[in-house]
Amino acid sequence: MQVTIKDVAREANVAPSTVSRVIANSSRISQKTKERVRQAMDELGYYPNVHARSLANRTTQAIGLVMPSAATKTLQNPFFSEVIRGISTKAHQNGYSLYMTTGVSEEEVYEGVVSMVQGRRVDGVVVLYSRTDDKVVQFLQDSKFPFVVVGKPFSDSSHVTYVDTDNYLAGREVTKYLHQLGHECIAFVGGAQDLAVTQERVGGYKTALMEEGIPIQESYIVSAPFMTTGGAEAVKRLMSLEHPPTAVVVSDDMMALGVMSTLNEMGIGVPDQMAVVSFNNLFIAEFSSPPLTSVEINIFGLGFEATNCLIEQINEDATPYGKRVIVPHYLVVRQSCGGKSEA
Amino acid sequence: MQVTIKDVAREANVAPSTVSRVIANSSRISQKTKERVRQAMDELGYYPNVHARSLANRTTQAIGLVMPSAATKTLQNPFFSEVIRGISTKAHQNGYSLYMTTGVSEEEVYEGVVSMVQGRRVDGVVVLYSRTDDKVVQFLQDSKFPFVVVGKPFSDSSHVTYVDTDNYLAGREVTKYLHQLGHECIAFVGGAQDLAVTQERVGGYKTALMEEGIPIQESYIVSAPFMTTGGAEAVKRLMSLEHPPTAVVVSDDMMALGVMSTLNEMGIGVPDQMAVVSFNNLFIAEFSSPPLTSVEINIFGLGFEATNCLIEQINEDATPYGKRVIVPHYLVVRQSCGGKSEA
DNA sequence: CTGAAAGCGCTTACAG
DNA sequence: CTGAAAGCGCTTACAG
Repeated sequence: MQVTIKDVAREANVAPSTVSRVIANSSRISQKTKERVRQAMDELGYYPNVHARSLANRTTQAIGLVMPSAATKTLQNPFFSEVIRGISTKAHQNGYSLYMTTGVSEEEVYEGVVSMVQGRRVDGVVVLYSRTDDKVVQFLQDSKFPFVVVGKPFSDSSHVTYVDTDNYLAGREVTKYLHQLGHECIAFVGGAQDLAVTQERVGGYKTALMEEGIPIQESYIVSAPFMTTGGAEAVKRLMSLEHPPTAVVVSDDMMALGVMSTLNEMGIGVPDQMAVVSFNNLFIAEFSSPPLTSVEINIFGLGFEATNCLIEQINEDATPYGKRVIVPHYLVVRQSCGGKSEA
Repeated sequence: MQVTIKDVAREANVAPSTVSRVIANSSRISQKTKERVRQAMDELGYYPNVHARSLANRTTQAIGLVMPSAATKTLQNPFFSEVIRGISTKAHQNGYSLYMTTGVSEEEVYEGVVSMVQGRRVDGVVVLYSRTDDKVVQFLQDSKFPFVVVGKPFSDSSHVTYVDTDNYLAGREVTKYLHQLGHECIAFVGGAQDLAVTQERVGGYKTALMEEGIPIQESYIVSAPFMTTGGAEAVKRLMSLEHPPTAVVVSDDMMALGVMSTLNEMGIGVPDQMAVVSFNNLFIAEFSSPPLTSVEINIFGLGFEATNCLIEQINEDATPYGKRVIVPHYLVVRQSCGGKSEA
């Protein structure tokens, strides 16, 4: 049924090993033979069986993607489509295909990664999130398996290769931007607190306040799950304070949508009564009302670079030494902070 | 290096074939032996090599996902994260893992599918879009390979298994809904015209108009790429008509965002001066200003059901007979059409 | 209930 | 430059 290397060999009058070498485009095969074999492959419609190949040469040409568990609704964030697009592009350029974990719970995801790695299904793994106490990263590290994290890992980050935005810097810049616009009462709405992004961005926010001589008020710092609903809750809490803020740094465009929609319901105008700045510059940032001022972090680039590092790591046999790549960011000014509204 | 079935066999004092049977949980192995073998597997940290297994038993326990080519920005639509979540959930329940195509151009995607199928990388394929003149579906059909389409396929759809929303009906209902609210001048803004969804939804729209005795005006029907920017263009065209519409059916929440943002810029209020209804009920529908009235199509369910059908198809050896599953939809009323605003 | 042996479709030293 | 042979780690009739 399946056309095998033997069939091609017979058709082309060579040994199977020769066909194999033609597939690998070995320089030790004459041009004529190559042509003859290739013609036979075309005629017969030959495609190599990937499993036979993987089994024999102990490589899979596949990359595993570790998504956050589907239980947390994090996955709904368009962030992921976009990183995957970056990963996919680079992977395709280098002839790698993509494997995804399918677990719903955290435990299932972990099990998926283990069997992916131990079962030799992939040559390397990219982890699409970064969280405290994550078993997956620990496991990958212990197995000495090639992997890269998108986001800044916690444990032992000096030995882990990762690709990230300088979220600390971005948080700082954005806060200073609001201060420059004249705001003194600046709040911070962050996502899940065990995520690295959240911690970095809030860290930058605090530093900026200190540098500007504004006291840090813990009641101004609220956190909520990463999605839009979280944003809504957060706002209500902030607006019920004795001295509500006049500006808010929101850790993610999705949450910012929730924030603005809640403000809208409460009759609080953006940017006039409340300035909003956020991160990621998802495509929806452009189409919210008012359009969001947001930090462009080049999500595609994060995925692309991560894959680049991973492939490097796969190709060197050396133990991964913990490379870090920082993808540049910049602020895209739209209307949600006021200021120059015709950006 | 890798722990193999032989190591386990030695440790447990049985033959490799017995270990293999324990893995498959064959009823022909005694309970005692099973326990002994399982203990040996645990001790040694054994995980089966997926490629050896696939090669020997000609099954992969993997499902291939065909995404639209990354070139069209369609992928940015959160629709995809959500179908994948559905697919992933069902796949995981049945012990399947997920493979993704990585092509950027249409041609690359096609090549990816071919080698996925011919290289026996997956047991079946789910196609995540439906378009006229699609080589992929044609190929899958010709190869008699198990596959399912999300969306209504064109060619020979009687022999293709697919899972879809009744987009025709939904388009009709939504148009009638606007008419009931008192609108007579109702426009339609659709996505790419070669997509099945677009055609079905506009078909329902036209039928509704006819049934309500409203003449169909071709100038009221505009189409644009699926993304938000497309929505903006469409609006400008509509509003420059001599008799601009008072209501618009938009084929997708993303586009609706673009539509509303453009209306906002033009100083046209939603819903007072223009009613907007759309489809898919993405999470952002809830957080736009005003919140969108949209048709909930249960995207997760589409993915889940598609995978269900696919697995059925893989397990029966019979030639696929072209099953169709329609996932129910319903209108979620929010503020963008006026009416009961406290829904 | 268990084992020995052949085979899945490749690759890769080893020879020549 | 090419071939014969062993091997990758499993599964599965076939025997017993």
